[in-house]
Amino acid sequence: MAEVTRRERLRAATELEIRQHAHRLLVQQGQDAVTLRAIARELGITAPALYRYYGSREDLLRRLGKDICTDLATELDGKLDSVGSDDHLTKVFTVCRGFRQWALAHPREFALVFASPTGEIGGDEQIRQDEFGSVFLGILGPLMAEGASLASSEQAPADIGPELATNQEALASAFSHEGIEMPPEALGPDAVHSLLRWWARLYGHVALEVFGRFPFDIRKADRLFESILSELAHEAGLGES
Amino acid sequence: MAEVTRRERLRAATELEIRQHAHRLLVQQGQDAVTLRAIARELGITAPALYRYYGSREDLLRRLGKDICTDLATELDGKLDSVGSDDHLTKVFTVCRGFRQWALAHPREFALVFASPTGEIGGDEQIRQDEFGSVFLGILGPLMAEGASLASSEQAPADIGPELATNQEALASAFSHEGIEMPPEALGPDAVHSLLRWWARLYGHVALEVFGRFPFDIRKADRLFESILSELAHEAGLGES
DNA sequence: TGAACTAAGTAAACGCCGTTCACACCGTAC
DNA sequence: GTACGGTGTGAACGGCGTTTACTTAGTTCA
Repeated sequence: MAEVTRRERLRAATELEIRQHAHRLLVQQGQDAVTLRAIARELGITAPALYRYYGSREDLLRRLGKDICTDLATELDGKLDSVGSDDHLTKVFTVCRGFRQWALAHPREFALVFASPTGEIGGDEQIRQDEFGSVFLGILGPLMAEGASLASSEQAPADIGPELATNQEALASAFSHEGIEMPPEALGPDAVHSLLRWWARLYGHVALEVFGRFPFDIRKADRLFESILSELAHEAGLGES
Repeated sequence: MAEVTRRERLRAATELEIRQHAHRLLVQQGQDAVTLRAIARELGITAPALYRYYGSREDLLRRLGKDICTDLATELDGKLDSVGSDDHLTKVFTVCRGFRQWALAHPREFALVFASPTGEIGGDEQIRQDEFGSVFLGILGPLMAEGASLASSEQAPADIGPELATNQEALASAFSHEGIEMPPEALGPDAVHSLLRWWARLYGHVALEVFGRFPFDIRKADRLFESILSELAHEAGLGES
């Protein structure tokens, strides 16, 4: 009956507990406080025991990042459901606002996942979507598939076409790798261009706001953020909401 | 004659050497390799001696960040001189391209200065322009003062006016704190809005590119970056270069 | 010139850290 | 019941930031 043995249950429970304590340490005291010894201390075991679960501290942090991404994606999906609108623009806005809201509420998680210089710089040639833009892709992808109207009006500059065409393949394979079916007609250069623009602006604003790195102290960036959304919508040929 | 004593000369030399070795370690091996002991080792002294120069490792890294910002600002100013054009748009483009180029060539420095979660999150109320947007302000400020035409065409959304008005004061004081004289007419809500937009997009694109965090692998982001510049210029009411 | 003072550097130590290794333990499987 | 493999331990290594007491050497001033 029990396909899972006692040991497997215990192992799963311990692994979960490790990640929970690691996450708590991250939230409460920041990335540097997520030490193997601290986690082990809270679990009532010794540090070397953690090596039965993760190859290194780096490994654990990577896994933690993935978990956080999953949480974020789940939260954004939830908001998308709860808003319950079929309007394309409303959905996109919901995701963008949700992302900003999440980042402001979880600055340390955001820093770990979205601003860690861990990724090797001149890195590998293959697609690197590990624990980052996959969230963006996973949410925006279906939206793009649903309404290819995104980027229907403002077309990408003519001379950028070939450049984006190659990216088009990479994007398609990234989507399929994520298990998302994308109709080819939704992946024209314009769509790719638009997607990149959304992501860069959204990320830029949110990162600057979370890190308090605007050139001066912005008291409330809500308005600025909304104006950015309006701009994007306008440029994408979607009516103002 | 020698107002500076022998000790002062030695001290200054040692301090310089410390920063040089720290910088080298950062460039070659990353932030984590910038340890007090490693620096001391290379200097042929012991680690505690460094405490005669810096209060802590954190202090040293902060100072290093400031140095890097100075270098960056100098480099951008140099490019601005060497391009030798009076065209406003050309100057702005030069700065933006220079910033991207610098970031790609100095990823570790970029990460230290522009993507370190060091800044306390919910931080202090005062202006925080420490070692970050000051570069942007310092370069773009004079450009804004010179040609208030920036943001002359595309006006900020009407409802964002009051919001930006308060930022206007903060921006003015930030400029004066940087020793930059800004004519008040160059600091209207539109200008502030435009400045923030430039900074957020520039930062967003560059950070994503440096960290390789676009949702998929962008082979050459040159074209995309240029299209972003074109967009910004277009929106700011400046003709294409 | 020589004595008082000050700043730079040292050695030792404390308490962290990640990681490795030999070893004990116990659930599992034959 | 015995052999095996996964789980946790304890000790240890080397490295880290930082503190403290101490030596050494440059400066200052009578």
